[in-house]
Amino acid sequence: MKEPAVSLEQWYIFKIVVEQGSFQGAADYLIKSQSSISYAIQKLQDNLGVRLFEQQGRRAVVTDMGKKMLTQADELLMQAASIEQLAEEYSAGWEPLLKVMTTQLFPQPLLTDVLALFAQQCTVTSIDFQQGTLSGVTDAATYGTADLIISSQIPTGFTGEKLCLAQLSRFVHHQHPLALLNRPLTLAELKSHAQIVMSDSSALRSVDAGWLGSQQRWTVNNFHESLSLVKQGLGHATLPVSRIQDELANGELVELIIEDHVRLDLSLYLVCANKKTLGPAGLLFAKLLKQQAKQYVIDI
Amino acid sequence: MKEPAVSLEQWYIFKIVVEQGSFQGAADYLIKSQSSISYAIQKLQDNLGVRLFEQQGRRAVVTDMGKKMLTQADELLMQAASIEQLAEEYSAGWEPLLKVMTTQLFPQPLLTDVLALFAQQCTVTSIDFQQGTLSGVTDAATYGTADLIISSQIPTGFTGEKLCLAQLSRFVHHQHPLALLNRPLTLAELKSHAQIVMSDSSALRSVDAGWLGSQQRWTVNNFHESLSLVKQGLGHATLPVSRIQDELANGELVELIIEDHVRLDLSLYLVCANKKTLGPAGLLFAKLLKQQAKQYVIDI
DNA sequence: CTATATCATCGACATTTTAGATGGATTAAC
DNA sequence: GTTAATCCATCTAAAATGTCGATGATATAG
Repeated sequence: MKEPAVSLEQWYIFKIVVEQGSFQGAADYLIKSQSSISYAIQKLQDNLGVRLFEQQGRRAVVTDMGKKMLTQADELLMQAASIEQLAEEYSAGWEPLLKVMTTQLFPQPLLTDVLALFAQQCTVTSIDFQQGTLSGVTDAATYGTADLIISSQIPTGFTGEKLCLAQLSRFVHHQHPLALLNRPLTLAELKSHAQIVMSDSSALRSVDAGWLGSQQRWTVNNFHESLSLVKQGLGHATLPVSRIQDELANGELVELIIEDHVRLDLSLYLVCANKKTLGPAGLLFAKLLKQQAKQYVIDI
Repeated sequence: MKEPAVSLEQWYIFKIVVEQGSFQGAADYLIKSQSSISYAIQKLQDNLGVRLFEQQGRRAVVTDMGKKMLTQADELLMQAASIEQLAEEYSAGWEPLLKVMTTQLFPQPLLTDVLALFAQQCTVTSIDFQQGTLSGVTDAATYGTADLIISSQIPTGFTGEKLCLAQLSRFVHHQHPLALLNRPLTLAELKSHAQIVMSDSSALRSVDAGWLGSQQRWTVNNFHESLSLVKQGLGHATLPVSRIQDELANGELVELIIEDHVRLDLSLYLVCANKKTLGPAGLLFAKLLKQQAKQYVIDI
């Protein structure tokens, strides 16, 4: 891209001249001398190679070309103003980027609600949104790769606020042998079938969640993979109830009832990586999360 | 709108610095001294009140804010370039506005084809398109209110090029008494029913077209009004065949056959108001018109 | 440890922009 | 029809702004 030949100020002066109807008027408006305006317009025309004004009697009137260029110039000035506006909001402390990491157990609809509300109230901050499992999430707080995390564990040295519950249970495809038994199972029966396990998304550790020591084991690193394998009938898995409502409703997946076991309720906590450096966007996001989580509990 | 605080040149330098990866690199690229770049960036940051670069070791790296502002600045520069591009095309002779006036007899599909082709080949010129009747059209050439006209008459002192034929005939609603007779009519029979006449769209004259001296007479000044009244069964009217294909096909309108009368073929001419002042856009439009008119004749 | 590269800062200089004065042309007022 | 007022172009000197080259501080590469 070439260097622009015409400056924003020239376009601005051009706009004001047209609005005020005369060079003199623009000079008064801009608190400049008339000769300055004359000079600026002259130079603008030289740079463009286009006559923008035409002498009609003692006043200068815009040409057709001038009119069309003005509408473009107007847009340009608007856009310039919008960048400066953006800078002003950054300058007032709004972060350009907010990094959020959540456990995959976190209910999707709650998240999308919060994101939608946030977008309404803050347009300057982008959200870098990641999902992970177990220590993959807590590490994000520890190492500062995220500003806010939502996890079932509070990493050591941090404080967390309880947001909501994630209910976990075991599920299989409706045609899976365990489903066909159609009665409460023992843990031993469970072990004799393949289990799908979510691995730790942290690069550092490797603690597998809910491993029963099954004969066969599939390891995946995200919720969608796990769900996909269960749907293919490859085994049973522990999944967050909130995220498979559809599959339960249409009968595709079936919950396994195990003797002496109930659904596991995990509390999810909101943890702030660094309370001091959290800007207004981070605070807003946290506020919306807490607010919507409260409603969400009522909704269930 | 306030005067912009940051100049295009500042944004441009910012962009180059990021692209080149260093102040020095940008200085080399822009053939300026390193201190100039440093000065410009400093001032940019002062004006914005935002830190765009961060000293990391011996090099300056963009901040998150800087990255986001850069994408905006990029758009701004693109838009600035686009206005200057526009100016260049005007400067090369392309008119900002082409005024075209046609008779309402001119076939619509031919016109839309030409407009579509024109838009593809010329984006800088807007077309001010008017329709009128009789001397309302020819006057536009005489008085210079249009650059190109399409008319059935060539105004005195001008030369025209034949484009195509407009076939005229008389039509009524299918339930109109004249239609129900279902046989060739005499002019006298025609006169005994209301006629819808298109008046001259010129402000100066008042020559009504195709007036038979009917008992009752409705005068309208455009084709759409005329068609609307005929469809309501209010009378008979002379209409261009090409523009009521649909109504004839579905039987809504019926052509009146009159003893010893055939369809009236009117030649339509393209007239240029001032060959010398016609710019490239005008020439292109004329070329497309002639080219498509030739095809159009074949199509019928 | 030395050589090199990067950026900030400083003073001198060059360029660009501004103001004020003047003049020509046109419109408005009387 | 004469006079006064308004508007824009042009000129010159002054002010503001941008540029350069040198210097120094700091970090990296060898």
